[in-house]
Amino acid sequence: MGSTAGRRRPTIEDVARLAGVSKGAVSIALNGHAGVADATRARISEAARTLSWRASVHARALRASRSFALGLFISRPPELLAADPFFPAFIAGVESILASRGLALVLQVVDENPETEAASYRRLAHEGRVDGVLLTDLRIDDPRFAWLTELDLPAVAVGRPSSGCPFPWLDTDDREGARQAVRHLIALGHRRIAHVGGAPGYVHSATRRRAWEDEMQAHGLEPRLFVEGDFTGEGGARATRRLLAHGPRPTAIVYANDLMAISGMSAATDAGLALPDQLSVVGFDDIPLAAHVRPALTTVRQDATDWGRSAARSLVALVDGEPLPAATITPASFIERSSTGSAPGE
Amino acid sequence: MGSTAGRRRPTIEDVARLAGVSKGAVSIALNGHAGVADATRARISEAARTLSWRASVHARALRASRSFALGLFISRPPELLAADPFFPAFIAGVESILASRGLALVLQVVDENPETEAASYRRLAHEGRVDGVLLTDLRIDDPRFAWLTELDLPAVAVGRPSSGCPFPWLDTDDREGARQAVRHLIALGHRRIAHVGGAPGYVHSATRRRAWEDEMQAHGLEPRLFVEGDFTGEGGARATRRLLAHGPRPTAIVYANDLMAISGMSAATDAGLALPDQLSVVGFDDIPLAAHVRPALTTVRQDATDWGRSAARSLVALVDGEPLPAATITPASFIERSSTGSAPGE
DNA sequence: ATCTATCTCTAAATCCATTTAGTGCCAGCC
DNA sequence: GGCTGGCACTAAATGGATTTAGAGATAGAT
Repeated sequence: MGSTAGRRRPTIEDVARLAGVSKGAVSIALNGHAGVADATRARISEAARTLSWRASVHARALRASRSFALGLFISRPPELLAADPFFPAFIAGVESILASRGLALVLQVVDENPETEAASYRRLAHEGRVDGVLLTDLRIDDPRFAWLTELDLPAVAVGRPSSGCPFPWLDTDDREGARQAVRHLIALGHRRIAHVGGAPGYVHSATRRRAWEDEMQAHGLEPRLFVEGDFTGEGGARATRRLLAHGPRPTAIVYANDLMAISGMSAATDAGLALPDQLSVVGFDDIPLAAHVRPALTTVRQDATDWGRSAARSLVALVDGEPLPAATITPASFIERSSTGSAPGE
Repeated sequence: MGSTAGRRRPTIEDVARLAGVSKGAVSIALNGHAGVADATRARISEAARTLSWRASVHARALRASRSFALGLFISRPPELLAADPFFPAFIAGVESILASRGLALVLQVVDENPETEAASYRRLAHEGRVDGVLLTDLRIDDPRFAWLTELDLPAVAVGRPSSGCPFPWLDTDDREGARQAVRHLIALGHRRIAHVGGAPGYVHSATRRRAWEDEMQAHGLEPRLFVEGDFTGEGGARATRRLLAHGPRPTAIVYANDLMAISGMSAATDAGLALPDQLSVVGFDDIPLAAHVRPALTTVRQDATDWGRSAARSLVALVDGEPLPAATITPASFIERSSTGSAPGE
C-alpha cells in the first residue's frame, strides 16, 4: 500500500508558489473576480490544473459561514422506503441540480421517534453541516416546521402543506391525476368506488383521499367506502379483504399507492374475484412493476425526478437569498392499463 | 420571517466567555481530555448547554484535515434504483453506524458515463468532502479501484470483488442462498432449470449465475438454459419469452432479481402456463411485493441493512486507522413461497 | 514635472476549533 | 528556603481559503 502517508492535498499556497503570485491572487483569479491581468490569470489556472487543486470545502465553508451542502431527511419505516420509487427518483433530480453548483447532498435517515428526529435536525444545524434542508413526506401539522424555524435553518417543503408552513413549498399537483382516475372509473360505469387510504398523518394521504371524495361528490356519488391503509403490502391486502367482506361490495378500488393496489389485487384474486371483470383497481405511483403484474396496473404517475429538480432549485435560491424561481411542476398523469374495466352488470 | 439576520451561531469563544475560561479550556473540557478541574468542566458543560453550542464541523475539519463525512456513490439507471430495496435498506444500516459517531453521509448520484463518474469522485476527493467512500454495485474489473487508489481515498467494497481489489471488502455471502434455491428446485424434481441473469458486468450478476451453474453441475445437470437479463421488468419478461419459445422448455427459472422474476411470471401466464404447476419461479431480493403477488414469490433474501452496518463499521475503522472489525455478515436466506412446486410430469 | 487615477498584486485579517508550548501556583521534598 | 513536580489553565499557532486595505507601478491629465 504505502502511498497514503506520502501525498498531501495541495493548498492554495502551493498553487500560488507555482504560479509565482500570492494566495490572494489565486483566489481572485480562479473565482473569476476582476483584478488580475489576463496573462497572470492564465498562469494561475495552469498551475491549478497542474496540481489538480480544488479549494477545500471546509476552508471555504469556515470563511463563508456556509456549508455548500443541503440536507435531506428520510424518516420512514424501511419497508415503505424499499417499495417506493419516490426517493431514488427524487434524489436523482436533486443531485442533477446540486452537482452543477458544487453542492453536496447530506442524507440523514432518522427513525420516526420525534425525540431523535428533532435531535438530528438540531445536530446538523448546530454543527453547520448544511445550509438548508428539503422536507419530504409532509405530515399534517408537521412538527418540523417549528423545529426548523427555531433553528433558523432554511427549508423547502415538497408538497402542499396542510397549514401554516413558514417555508416556501412546491405544489406537487397530484390531485388532478387522482381525480382523473376516479373520473375514468365513473365513465366505465362504476358507482361503488372505494378508496384505500395511505398512512394517516401524511399530507399526501389526505390529498389523495380528498381527490377521491371531491370527484365522487362532483358526480353525485357518496364517498363512503373508505378504509385506512398504511402504504404497505400487508395493509393493502387487509384493507381489501375488509372491503370485500361485507356488502355492498365496491366494484372498483382506488388505492393510495401501487404496493397496496397490487397486494389488493392478490387479495381480490384470493377471494375468487376475476380482475378487472368483477373488480377494477387503480394504484398510485407507477412503480416499475406496475406494468408487469397481471392485470397490468392502471395508476397515476408522478414525476419525482422533476420534483427533485424543482425543490433543489428553490432551496438553492432560498439559501442564496435570490428570488425563488417559479416552479413549474409536471402534474401527475393518469396511466390506463388493464386493471380497470367496465363495471360489472348488477 | 425576519429572524434570519438576527441570530449568529455561538462559537467556542462565546462558551468560553460565559464559563469564564479560555477557548482552549472549553475544547479540552468538552472533548473529555484531562487537564481541567471537575468543577470547571461542569461549568463549561453548563455554558455549552445554555448556548446549545456544538463545534462547527468545518472548523474541526480544517484543523483535523478530516471531513467527518463518508461518501456513497450511486450510479444506476433510475428504473433499477426504484425497484430495488437494496439502497434504502443499505443506507439505513450505514446511517445507524454513522449517526452514533457524529459522521455524515454524503450521497452522490452519478450517471453511468465513466467520464463524469470519475470526475465526481475526483471532485469529492480534491475538495476534501469525504474521508472515504463505500463502493456498491461492484463491477467486474471495477475502474473505481484505480481512480480511488490514484486519489488516495480510503474505500470499502461491498461484495466480493472479481479481482485485485486494493481495498478491504465485505463478503456478502449470497452464493449459499442462491445455491439453496437451485437445490430446492432439484429436490422438487426439476431438471431443466434455467437462469435469467442480471445486467452483465456486475459482480453480483456473475455470482448468482455462478451459484446456479455450480449447483447444477454438483447434481450432474448441464447449466445450459441461460439468458442474459438486465434487472428490469421488461428485460425479465423478454428473457422469459425467449426461454419459453423454443423447446426443450425449462420447468423452472431462477432469476437474478425479483423484478425480473415477477415480470417473468406474468410473461409465463401470458403464454398460457399455469404457475407453479407448469413452471416454477425463483427470484432474488425479497422485495416488499414478493409475498404479495400471486403466486407468492419464492426468493432469496439478503440483509442489506446488516451489510450497511458492517460496511460502515469497516470504513470508519479504515479511516481512523484502526484494525478492521471482523465482519460477520448475515448470509442470504432462502424463502419458500408458492411460486415453486413439483416438476410437471413429462 | 507633479498629481491623480487605474491597474495589478500583496499582506494581513478573518472564519472557528484544536493543540502545543508555556505560565502561575501550590504542595511536597530534602 | 529553595527546588522539583504536577495541576489548572492561558496564549498563540495552526489548518486553508477569501476578502479587505493598501502598496507599487504605470499611464494619463494638468
